[in-house]
Amino acid sequence: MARPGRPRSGVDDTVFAATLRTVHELGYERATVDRIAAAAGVAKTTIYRRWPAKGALITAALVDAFGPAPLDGDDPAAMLATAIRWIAGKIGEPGVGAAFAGVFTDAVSDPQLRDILRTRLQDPYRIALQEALGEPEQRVLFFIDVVVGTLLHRMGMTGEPMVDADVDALVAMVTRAL
Amino acid sequence: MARPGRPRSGVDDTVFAATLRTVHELGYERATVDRIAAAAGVAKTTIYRRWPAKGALITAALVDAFGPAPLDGDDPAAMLATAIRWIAGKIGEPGVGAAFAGVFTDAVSDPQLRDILRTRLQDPYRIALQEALGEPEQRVLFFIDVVVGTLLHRMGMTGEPMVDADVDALVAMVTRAL
DNA sequence: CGACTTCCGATACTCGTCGTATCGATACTC
DNA sequence: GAGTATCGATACGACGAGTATCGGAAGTCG
Repeated sequence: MARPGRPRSGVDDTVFAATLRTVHELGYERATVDRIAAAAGVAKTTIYRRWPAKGALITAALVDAFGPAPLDGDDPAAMLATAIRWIAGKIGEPGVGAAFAGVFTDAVSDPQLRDILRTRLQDPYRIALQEALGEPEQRVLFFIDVVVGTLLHRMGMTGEPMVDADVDALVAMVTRAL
Repeated sequence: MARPGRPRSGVDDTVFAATLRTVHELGYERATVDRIAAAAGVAKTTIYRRWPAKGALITAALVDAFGPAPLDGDDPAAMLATAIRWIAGKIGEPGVGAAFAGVFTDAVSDPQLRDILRTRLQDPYRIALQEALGEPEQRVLFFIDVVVGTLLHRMGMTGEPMVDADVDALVAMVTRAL
């Protein structure tokens, strides 16, 4: 059943943690693959054997960090509010926001990375939101643009996550448009 | 009155045009300073003599491309709507959106570039909006986060500017929150 | 006109990073 | 034991940002 050859060592989680920690401590630009590998106690070749490029590694670390979205709430508005506060909190976690903004920036001029980002990170939440809210794809995509775009813009312009008061304003604004 | 020595040739506009054209044709990542210089018919040293870094050049080209914001309208809501449609149109112009998203991304992990971006590009519009709308700084900054963040997120995720229908939705959502 | 100053274009260079290639060693299957 | 796939280490190629240098060009001032 198991394929022949030496099995892969289970260092994925270690590499993910080292990725976010390195981005948090040094910033996205200084978080080179060499440094991430060193922080994880792993050879650089091991990383490139598992992820084809740096952007894919960051995206995988983000997917792992986000996990499934909590789509709780009695009515659609409450559910959307919960989701917005959840993603705002995640983006505020150390390294997550910087990594997200960095990989997003890289994706702008890299169609391949853009596909990875859309498929692996955005699409699962988009589909779940479509079903949970009963809204068409185009409308859910618009909400995602507003929420994630706003949070990342704040992060990019100030280097700090959005404060709670502004997250409240964002929740109020988006839920009222529902 | 005039300083001694050879005067600077007036190639700033040529370089700005070449910058946006190169970004539009090749994308932000492939728009190297060498290529921009070649497209402008100028030596790379000439560019670095006028702008200290690539990000500063892109920002200057954006400031030149945007120009002053039209803050017309009878009431604050109409004025804000005009401003949103204006910035959406500008970001949709060839090269502008990609350059904006690119320099924004670079700014996330580059505090120096972040300062340039805030001071040269965001602050003039922020101050003008504060006076025109009569709203406090924090609130105007929130609106800028929402509008620009949303437009850039759409641009980054799809590679295409936001369609008019969604811009309308953005205008409705933001003006209602005013 | 001639000394001086500043800009231009061309070229070469340093440095850092991504991603690839190579190789001996290791861990597992059959 | 033969075969296979991974590991760590190291070296390497490619490429772009930014710097240094230099001869020449275009001005100003005496």
